[in-house]
Amino acid sequence: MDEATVLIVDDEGAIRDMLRMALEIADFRCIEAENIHDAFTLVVDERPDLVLLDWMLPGGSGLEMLRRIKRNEATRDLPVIMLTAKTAEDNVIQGLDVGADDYITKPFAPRELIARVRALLRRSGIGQPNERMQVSELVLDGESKRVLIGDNSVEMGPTEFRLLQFFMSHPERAYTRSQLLDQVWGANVYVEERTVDVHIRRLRKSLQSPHGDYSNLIQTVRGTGYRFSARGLG
Amino acid sequence: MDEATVLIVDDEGAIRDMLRMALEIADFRCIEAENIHDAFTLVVDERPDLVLLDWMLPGGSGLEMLRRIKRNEATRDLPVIMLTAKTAEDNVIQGLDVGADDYITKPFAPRELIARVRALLRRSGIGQPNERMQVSELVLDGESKRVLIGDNSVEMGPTEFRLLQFFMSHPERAYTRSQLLDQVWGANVYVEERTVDVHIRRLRKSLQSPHGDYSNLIQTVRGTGYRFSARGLG
DNA sequence: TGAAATTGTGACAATAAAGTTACAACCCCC
DNA sequence: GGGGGTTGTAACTTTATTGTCACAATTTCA
Repeated sequence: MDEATVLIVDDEGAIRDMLRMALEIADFRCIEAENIHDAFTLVVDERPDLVLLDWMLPGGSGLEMLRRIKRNEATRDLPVIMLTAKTAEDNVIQGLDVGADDYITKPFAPRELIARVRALLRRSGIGQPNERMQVSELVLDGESKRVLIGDNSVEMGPTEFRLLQFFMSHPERAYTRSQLLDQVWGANVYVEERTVDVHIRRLRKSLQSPHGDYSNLIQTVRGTGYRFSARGLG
Repeated sequence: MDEATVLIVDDEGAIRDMLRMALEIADFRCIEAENIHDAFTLVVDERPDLVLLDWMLPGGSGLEMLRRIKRNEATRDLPVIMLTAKTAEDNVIQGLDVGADDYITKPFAPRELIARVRALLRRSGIGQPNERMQVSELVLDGESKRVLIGDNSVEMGPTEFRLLQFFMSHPERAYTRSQLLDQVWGANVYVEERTVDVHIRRLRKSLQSPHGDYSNLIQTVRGTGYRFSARGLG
């Protein structure tokens, strides 16, 4: 299902093993490198979908590797998650500055790692291309970033758009506010969970137009969160 | 509380960690013990759905533990997977003889472990995490957090949902109110036992719809508690 | 049969969760 | 630097859920 390839860059064999194990259970393919040189070769040769990059590496720091990836036109869009040892705030800021897409501090729960990898891949559009999705007369076009009801354009903010896009590509499934924040906002942002409620409200409002009311496609699941379901029609 | 619980019995912390990691990524709940005594206490108190049992243990071998489980009426049906160090044919035969339901030899691929755990749980009639479960026309979908009778959605509160989910994953077995509180409400919650009765009532009420009456799938076991049984049909 | 134990049931207040609104901060573009 | 749109949050309102009780109904067993 997933089958995305993840490049693990870490000099400690034990950590690589652990990462590999966690990722393989979650159905990712893994390739490994223990230094920057090998890592860069693999990035070019194997075209991984995501890189897990340790901060501390022999022969050049992880930061250096990150710079190389983000400086190179061909690899700029490759998502990178930094692994930082302690809660080294400075590192994190520096990393995000250079363009890391997410970071995770060791030690971390494997499930959190998996969640972030999945979220980042999704956010990067891997496996979920900008397709056109449709439920009845409601159309979301990922290319033009527009939503239509019938032939009439529907106005909404970027966040509402991403929220709707996520929902439409994952229908019939209940998500917690926390999951939605991870998937739609991104794993490393801190916003209140109740903020989701407000955006849900805005989205629902947008889905009510003179040409059709699709607001109840988005259903609240009390005690859990929200769900997008085509059953909401009729 | 929708996941199945797995008890890990192994004296090596590193192995326990690895097992826990693998299982948690696959959405199982884990509890651990490093010796037979603790293990047996946990079997009684926490009622795991499956046991991963190392062959070599201090204070009595894994085989001894296995015997105790299979000799005891109350735990006889608890599925057990033995972990054997080498490819010791004798051990395996001996283990299966005493009643182990499956075995796996170290070292093993995490995915194989998960596969066997899933297979065994399925064979034992225990529901998988977020699985879709069905009895006749009654459908509970853990992903969408919805209950359907036929094609019609059934309304119920979150607690009733979890209760039904637990029952459907553990059918044909009577639970005391106390056990239900542990499993459905959570281990460290204090509520009156009679509260269970009220929620049972609410659940039964929800299972009566114009499109089908499934209320007597939930049976009262006088002097004990309640049981979910597909025999309640017809 | 009748008392005791156990379970069913409806009502209720307290609480928790979600809906809604307003607002200040922000961002970008002109 | 100003204006329009967007965003996150707090505060307030509304609604649903929860636990408990009191009492009714049922079962058990002497």
